[in-house]
This record gives sequence, structure tokens and C-alpha cells, in this order.
Amino acid sequence: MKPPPRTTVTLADVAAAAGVSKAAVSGVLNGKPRVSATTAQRIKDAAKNLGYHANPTARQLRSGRTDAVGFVIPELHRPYFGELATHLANQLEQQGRHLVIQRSGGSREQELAAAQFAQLRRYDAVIMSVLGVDPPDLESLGFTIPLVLLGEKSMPGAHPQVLMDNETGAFEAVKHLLTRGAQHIVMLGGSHSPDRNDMTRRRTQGYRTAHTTLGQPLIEELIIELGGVGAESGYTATTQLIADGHTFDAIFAVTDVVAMGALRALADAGLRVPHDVQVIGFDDIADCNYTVPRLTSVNPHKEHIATAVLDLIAVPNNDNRVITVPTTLNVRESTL
Amino acid sequence: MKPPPRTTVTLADVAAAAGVSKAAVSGVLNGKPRVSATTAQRIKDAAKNLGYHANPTARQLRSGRTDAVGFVIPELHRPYFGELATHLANQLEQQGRHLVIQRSGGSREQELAAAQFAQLRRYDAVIMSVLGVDPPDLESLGFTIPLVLLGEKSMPGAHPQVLMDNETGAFEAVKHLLTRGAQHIVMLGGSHSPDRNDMTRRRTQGYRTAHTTLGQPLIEELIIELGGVGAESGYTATTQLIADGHTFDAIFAVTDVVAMGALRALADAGLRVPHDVQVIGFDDIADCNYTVPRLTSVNPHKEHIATAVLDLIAVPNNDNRVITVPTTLNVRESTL
DNA sequence: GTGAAAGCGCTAACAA
DNA sequence: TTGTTAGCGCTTTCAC
Repeated sequence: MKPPPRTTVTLADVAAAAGVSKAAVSGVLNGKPRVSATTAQRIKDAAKNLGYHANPTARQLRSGRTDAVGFVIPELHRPYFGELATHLANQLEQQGRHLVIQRSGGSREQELAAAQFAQLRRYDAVIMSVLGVDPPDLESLGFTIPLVLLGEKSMPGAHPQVLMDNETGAFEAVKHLLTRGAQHIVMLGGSHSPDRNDMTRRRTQGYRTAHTTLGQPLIEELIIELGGVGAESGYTATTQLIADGHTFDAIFAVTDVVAMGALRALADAGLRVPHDVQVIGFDDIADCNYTVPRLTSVNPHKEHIATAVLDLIAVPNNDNRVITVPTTLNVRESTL
Repeated sequence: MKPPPRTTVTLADVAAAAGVSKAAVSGVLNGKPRVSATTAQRIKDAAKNLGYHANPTARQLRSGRTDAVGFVIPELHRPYFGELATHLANQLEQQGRHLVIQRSGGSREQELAAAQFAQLRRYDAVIMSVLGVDPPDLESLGFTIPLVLLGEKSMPGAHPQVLMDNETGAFEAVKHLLTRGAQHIVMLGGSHSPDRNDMTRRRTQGYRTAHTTLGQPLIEELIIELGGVGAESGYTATTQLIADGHTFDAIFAVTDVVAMGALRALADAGLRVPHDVQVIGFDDIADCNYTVPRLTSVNPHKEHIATAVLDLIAVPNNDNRVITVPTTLNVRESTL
């Protein structure tokens, strides 16, 4: 009755089958007012019988529409991005659109290439989480489609951004540690260079501000720069810290994943969390509820971020708009 | 000198600038033998000066080529898929192609819709991790582009597949537990229904075979079906198991994430791992090295899976081929 | 060695 | 209300 479409069936085929023009078919199938109850039904039937589905490539070439939003992220295996992508996909699907994810790699060149790729694909919009790219770089691409920059690096420029409140989030986390009696707080994955303005730098700034605000002396050696943002980095650095005989009673990790590495290193060293060392992470990924002990973390409210991003996309001419989504501290067992 | 391309520059523009035909430009830019050292250079210069980049949509409409491979997965936030995607992307990028990821949702309807979407997008190939879809469903889509099915569900049908050796992997894991003295092994996330043939069922089969092979009585009540594959499911079920007063000295979890939930529940109950209860997971995700204690897991060799998939894609007419990638057991601290 | 022309499948303008 | 036409930007014959 309804054999699978062996060979591609085009609009023209449907038009022929229904005895109308291609334009009529196109109109009906796109819900345009160009209807006529009787003809419309005939067209719909024909399309269904033939198993017709519009070719998105052709449609796009002609109309420019994609119904797809691109999401460019540095790495595919970081929980934070996976969870954020899930929220974005959920919300987009309610609008009948699709989220298409692509990895950049995180370096300046790779991010530019990925942006280029997405731009050429002419997605309805591109959401991009930037790490290495700088404003002038991006300008040189002359983006013609809506581009929303995401989350970590503050990039004054021509594109709208959604930032999480890195600084306040870090501030609250460190304040929490200080009010819980911590005196020597390690900033695991911090940054010493004041010129950069990325996520690392901003969270470190919150760490600093908390100390000065609460009148706690800040020990510069406890700000540890890391080679990466993986658990391995956190583990290695913490192990080293212990081996070097540093005194510390708390760790504020730049990322939950880094914090998990730290938790593991502390366990290996026989240090108890939170009794000997308190630990706080950042991102509030799902794993936080299942580590031993459960990890206190700064919640960036990924769902709100997703909503803000899609709002920015929905309204045109949003250049320069910057939305900052507030964070909250999710206190669990790893702090007192 | 090189102003950013404000408005889209097309092939025709380059042709005009170089004083040649569009065909010449197309040929040169695609590395076709249609060269003429001198003209070729002139064309390349013109293209660079104008900041020309081919429109992939138009190219695709005409030639069918995409240079992109689609990867359809049930959920975006599962570590296993994130890690597998990373391997696929790595290998594809070496071929100058891109991996484009899309979520299905995991239900039959959603997977069909996602497959449809990918099919229409005319990617060079589609890799799809199936959960709910059955062979006849997929046939009805009449896929015209290479489709490789992935990993979990055995689907005898017209498409090539890469499977992990679920059964042997589970067998080795359970055998390991039995030889380490376990007598009452919980299969967390197992399946009682013999008619299904998915990942859950196959891993449960390995669990059964290990018992019979080693002459260990199998306790049917210890095979626990789960509502999902998240940590929450593992946590809740394990907590319940303890509350119900079940006797068990080991847990084989269908997934590392489930195992992490179990670890957490055991810690809450004051049970020591591996002393009181041994635990093994499946997937060997990165987190296994950072849980407390570190999680013994079945390693499916994601990198090999990625390689096998791309091999299958590379060679045409691979219908019906099934590659099974062997697993190995990665012993860590959660088992004796 | 190079150019001209056709056309991929669709939609948006214009005619009828 | 409907059909005809043109053309999105590219690649690919075919003719020069």
C-alpha cells in the first residue's frame, strides 16, 4: 500500500501526481494562505502516498531558512556543555527547530574555522562557546547570521552574549568557605595574569574579592594555574600541592570536573572532606550529587542560560546586548 | 588591504575578478586537473582577495557532497556518547570532514524523526546509536545514504553495524566478581524480558552465562530492572535494595553512571567498597578514575569503535556487515 | 585549455 | 484561486 520511497521523490513528482503546479504544492505544504480546501487535500494525499519529504538543501538554497541552530563547543565530552546542550535542544525542539552540535577544539584557529563552517552552513543562528578567539578575529569573519557568544569570556564587540556571573559565583563560593572557617583556600585552576579576561581570570577575581572583602589575607601561592580543565589536571595539581607540603584547608576549583580530581587526590592522601579540607566546584553538573562526598558547587543555572540565549536569537538586532545570568551556591557535603 | 567580506561573495564574483568563467574557478578551487599554472594562480589570488568561500548548500544541492557526517545519539549529556563522539570527530577531522551531532531522544518516534532529518540533510553518512527503533521501522525510511548502526542493539537488517561485545564484557565482569569471592551479585539495570535484544538484555545474558559457567546459583531477584540509565536510577534502586534487606556482596551495573549512583548509595548506607560490596560498571568513562573508590569497569574501546565505524563508512556496499569490537575489563579499586 | 549552458529541488515573484 | 517563470550558487557535461 505504502511502499518505501526507493528513489528520491521531488516536489515535481507530487505536483504531477496531484495534477497541479509545483508552486501549489509548495504553498500547501508550507501552510501558506494559498490554499483551496479541496485542492489542498488532494495535494496532501499525493504527497503522503508518494512519501514525499522536502529536500532541506534545496529549500535552504532558495529561501535561506534552515530550521536548525548551530552550537559550537570546545569539547564534546565536557559534562557542562552536554547539559547545556540538552537544555538548548529541549527548548528549540518546542519551536520545531533542531540543535546541531559541532566541536571546535578550543584554540583560536579551531574556533575560527568552526565559526566559519557554521557561518557558511547558514544556520538560522549560531551559538558559540568561545575560549581562544578574540573580538577582532570574529569581526573579520563578518558574520551575517545571528551569532550569540556564550558563557565564559567577556568579549566586548558586535555580538550579543550570555555570560554567567563568574565573579559573583566565585565570590559567594569563597565567602562560604571563609565563613565556614577556612583560612588557606587553594584556587585550583586560577590565573595570575591580569590581562586575560576569560572565565579562569574572572573566577580568580571573585576569589580575590572575597578575601579582601572579608579581610582575609590572600596567599598568592595558593592560586594554582592548570594546564587543562580535566579531572586529571585537578588530581595532579592537588597531589603535587600535598607533596610540596603546602598548608591548606579548602579548595575552590575552577570546575566541577577539576574538583572531582581534587577530591580523588585528597582521598588518596588520606585527607577527609570536608573535615580536613573543604571543596567547592563550579558548574553544578549532575555528578555533584554522586561524588563521595557530594560536591558543593556554584550553579550557573544552565536552563536560564539556554532561555536567555534563545531570547537573544529570537529578537533581531540584538548586537551588543549582554545578558548576565546570576549563579547560586548549591551547598552539599563537601563543605561544612 | 583585505577588508572583511561584508556581503556574500559568490563564485561568479571571483570569475569576474579573474576574468575567467565560473567553471574555471570551480575546477581550480576543487583541485581538479583542469588547471593551467598561470590561470590557476590568478584565480586563487582573486578568491583570496575577495575572501571567497564556497557556499556548502549550493555545492551540496548540485554535487550531493557534504563533507559532514551525522551522528545521532539518544542524549547529549551521557559521558559515553561524549567520549565516543570525541573519537569520531578526531578521526573525521583528519580526513577533512566534520562530525555533526544531533540528539534523538531515544524513543522509537524520536529516533525515526532524527533519522529522517539526517537522511534529508544528505550527510555523507549517518552514524546512529539506536535504542527504541526496530529494523522494519528503519527500512521504511529507505535510507539512500550510508547508515551505520551503533553499539547497543543488535538489529539484523540491511545496515552495517558496529557492536560492542556486550555479552562477553558482562561475562568477564561477573566472572571477575565470582572469582573474587562474590556470591550474591546484583545485576543493576538488568532485564527479565527475554524477547528484547537490546544492550540491557545482552549484558544480562552475560551475567547469566557467567553464573552457569562457573556453577554459581543465580538469584533471579537480584536482577533489577531500572527506569533509566542515569545515576539517579542506580542510586534509588540500590538504596531500595538495602532498605528491603536484600543480601548482596557485589553489584554489576549496566553502566558506569548507574554504578556511580550505586557507589553513592552504598556510601550512604555505610557499606564499604570493595570490602563489603564489590562494584563493576560498564563503558569505562573517564570518571572511573576519579570516583572514590576508583571504579572497575568494562572498557568498550571507544577509539576502536570509532575506527570500525569509519571503516564501514569508507567502503561502499557494506550492508549487512557487522563488526563486533571486543571489550576488556579495566580493574580498579572497586573490586577485590 | 577554456567557456557556455544546463540544472540540482525548491520558493517567491509575477501572470493569468 | 492557480500556473508559469526565474533563479538561489554551485558543478558538470559538452562544445569550442
